[in-house]
Amino acid sequence: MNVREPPPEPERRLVTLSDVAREAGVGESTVSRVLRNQGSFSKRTQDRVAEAVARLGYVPNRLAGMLAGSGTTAGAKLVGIIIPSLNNIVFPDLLRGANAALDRDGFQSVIGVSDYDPEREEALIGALLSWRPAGLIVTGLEHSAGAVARLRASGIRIVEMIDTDGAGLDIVVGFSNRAVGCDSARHLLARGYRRIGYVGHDIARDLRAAKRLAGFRETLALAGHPLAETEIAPGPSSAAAGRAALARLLVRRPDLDAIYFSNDDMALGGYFHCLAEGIAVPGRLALFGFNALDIAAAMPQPLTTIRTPRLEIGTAAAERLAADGPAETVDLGYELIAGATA
Amino acid sequence: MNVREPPPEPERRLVTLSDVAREAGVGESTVSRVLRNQGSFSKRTQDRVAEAVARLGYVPNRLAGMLAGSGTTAGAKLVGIIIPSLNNIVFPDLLRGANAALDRDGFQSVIGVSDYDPEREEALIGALLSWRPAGLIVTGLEHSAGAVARLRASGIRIVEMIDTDGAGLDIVVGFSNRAVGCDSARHLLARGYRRIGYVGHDIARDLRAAKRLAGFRETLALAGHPLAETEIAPGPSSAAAGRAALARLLVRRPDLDAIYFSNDDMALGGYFHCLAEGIAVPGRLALFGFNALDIAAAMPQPLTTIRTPRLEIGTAAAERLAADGPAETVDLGYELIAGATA
DNA sequence: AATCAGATTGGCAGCGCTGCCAATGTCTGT
DNA sequence: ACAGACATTGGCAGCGCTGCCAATCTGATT
Repeated sequence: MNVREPPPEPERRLVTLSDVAREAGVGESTVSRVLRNQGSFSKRTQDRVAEAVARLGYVPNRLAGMLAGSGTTAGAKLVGIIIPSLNNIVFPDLLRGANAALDRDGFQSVIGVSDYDPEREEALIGALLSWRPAGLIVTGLEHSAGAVARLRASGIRIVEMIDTDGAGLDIVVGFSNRAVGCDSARHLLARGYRRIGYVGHDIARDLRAAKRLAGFRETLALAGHPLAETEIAPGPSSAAAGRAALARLLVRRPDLDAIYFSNDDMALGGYFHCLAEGIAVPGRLALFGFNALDIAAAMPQPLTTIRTPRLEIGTAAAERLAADGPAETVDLGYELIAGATA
Repeated sequence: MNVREPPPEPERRLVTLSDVAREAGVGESTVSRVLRNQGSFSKRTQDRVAEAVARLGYVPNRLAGMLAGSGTTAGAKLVGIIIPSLNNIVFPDLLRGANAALDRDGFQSVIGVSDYDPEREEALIGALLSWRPAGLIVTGLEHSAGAVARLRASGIRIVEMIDTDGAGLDIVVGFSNRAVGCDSARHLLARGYRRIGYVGHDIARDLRAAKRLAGFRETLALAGHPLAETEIAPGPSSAAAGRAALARLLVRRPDLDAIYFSNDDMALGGYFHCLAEGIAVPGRLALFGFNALDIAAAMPQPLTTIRTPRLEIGTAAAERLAADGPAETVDLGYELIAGATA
C-alpha cells in the first residue's frame, strides 16, 4: 500500500454547509431547511443530513445565517441588553429573567455594561446596533441626546427597564421608583419615626436612587417632618460604604431615629454598624432598605425593605420585545416587606 | 407644483456602506478603509466619508464585516464566555475583569449561563461556537465528553478559568481550590480548633467547592482531627441556606468548635445564626468562609476567609486569549484573610 | 522632461447562508 | 392512463462588508 501522507492541509478550512450538502448528496437549500426544521423534506433526507453533519462535525455559521436572513422575519434572532453594572445583584437578576424568556423564543443576547456612564451607554448602543439586533433592552429612562437619537433612528424595538417615572421611547417595563420612595416614607411615618435621615451612594450616577429619594423627601415634607439629614457615600453602593456613611451621619446627627438607605447593601452595612456600636434596632434607630436581597431576609432581624420584581421585569422586557405589541408602559409594582428593623 | 407624495417606501432599507460610498463620492473599499482606520487615505477623503456617514446615519453591519473578514487576522474580534451562574457575585466579577481586557483589545463578548448544568454547557458551547469566535472562555476544568470534543474540534483558543486542579485543554487561569481547602484547614488547626464541621451547598454541581472540601477534609484527617460532620444545603448557596444549614448541623453536633463554609454567602448566614442565637464567635464557634466578599469585611467582626483574585482571573483569561502564547496554566493564587471569626 | 517609489483609490470576488422560484417526484381521483 | 394537487428538491442571487490587486496620482529625483 502506498501510504503517502497527503500534504498537511495548509489551513484547515472550516466545514461549511455546502460540504455537508455534498457529503449527504443533497442540495444546499435542502440542508438549510433540514437544519432549521423549516419547510418540508423527507425523513430519509433528514437522516442523511443528520449523519453528514455528525460525520463532518459541522457547526453552522450564525454570522452568515443572520446576514443572509436579514431583512426577513426570522433574520434577526438577536437582542442587545445594556445594564449599568454587574456589581449590584439587581442587574444579573434582570439578565437572568430576560435570558430565560429570550432563550425560549430562540433569541441570543449580547450584553453591554455601561458603568453608569451615559457616554459609555451611547457608545454601547452604537456597538450593539451594529449587530443588527431585533431589539434593544436598556436600563432606565434617562439617556444622552445622542443615545436617544440612535435608538430612535434604529427603527427597532426598544425596551427600557426598571423605571416607569417618565416618558419612554417605546416599551417601558418596571415600577415607579418615586412611588417606592413615597411608600417607604409613609411606612416610617406610620410607625412614628420623625427624625429621619438618608444614607445613599453616588446619586448622580444612579438616577433611580435619586428618584426614590425625591419621592421619599417629598412625602416626609408634606407630612411636616422633613428629611433631617443626608449622607452620601462616594462611589458605588456596598455594605462597607453604608456602614461608614451611617457612622459619619450619626456623628453629625445622633438624634436621628430612622434611616432610609439607598438600597439593601447600604442598609446591611448600616445594620452592621448598629450591631458593632450596640445601637438598638429598631428601638433606638430604625433601618429601611430597598431591593429585598436574599441576604436581608437572613439577618437576625429581617430587614424592612422593598421587594422589586427583578426577574419578572427581565422576563417581561424580553417577552415584549419578541411579541410585537404596541408601545406601552408596564408597571410591575413592588412590595413593601415589613421586617424587624423598621 | 405637482407635489405627489412618492409612494411610501415599502420598507425602509438600512443605510449600507455602498450608500455612504455614493454619498461621499468615493469607492466602497475607500469607505471601508476610512471606517476601520486602516490602510492609507487622504485627509480630504476621510472628511468626506465622515460627513456622509453623519448625514446618512450609517451604522456598520458587524455581521457582514465579520463574515467577510473571517479567515483573516482581524476577522474574529469576538469571544464567547460561559459561566455557571449570575447569582453568585463571583461570576459577574470574572466577567467584569474579562470585559475590561477584551474591550481594550477591541473584542466583543457573547456570554452564556450554564446554570451549573454540564449538558446546558455543552449546548452553549455549540451555540457560541456558531458565532465563530476567536476564542472561548469557560469555567472550570470539568466538562462533558461532548463538550470537550467540541472544544477540541473547534480549533480555537480555549481558556478555562478559576480552577487549576487538573489538566486543562489549552490555557488555564485560576488557583488551586484544593490548596484553598488545605490552607483553610491548617489555619483552623493552628488556632486550636479540633471539632470542625462543614456547611456547604449543593456540591454535585459546584465542583470547585467539592475540591476545596476534599483538600480541607484531607488536611484535617492527616492532622488527626478528621472532619467531624458535614451539612449540605440543597440548592445554590445563599445566606438563608447557610443560616438554616448551620442551625441543623448544631442540633446534631452541638459540640463543634469551628465551621468551614463553602463560601462567604453561606458563612454570612451562619454568622447571622450565631448572632440570633447568642452563640459567641469565635469563642464558642469559629467561622471560616471563602471568597472575601465586600460584605464580609463590613461585618461587626470581619469574616475570616480567602480572597480570590476574581477580577485578575477574568483579565488574565482575556489577555491570554488575545495574545497567542503557548498553552499553559496560570496560577494566580489566593490570600487568607485572617478576620475576627476564626 | 522622464522616471520611479510610494500614496491613494476603485473594482470585484467572495465570506457561508437563506429566500425565492422553478423543477422534479408522488399520490390522488376520474 | 392522465391531469391536478401537493410534497420535495436544487440552483442561484444576493445579504453588507473585506481582502486583494491593479489603476491612478503625487512628488521628488535624475
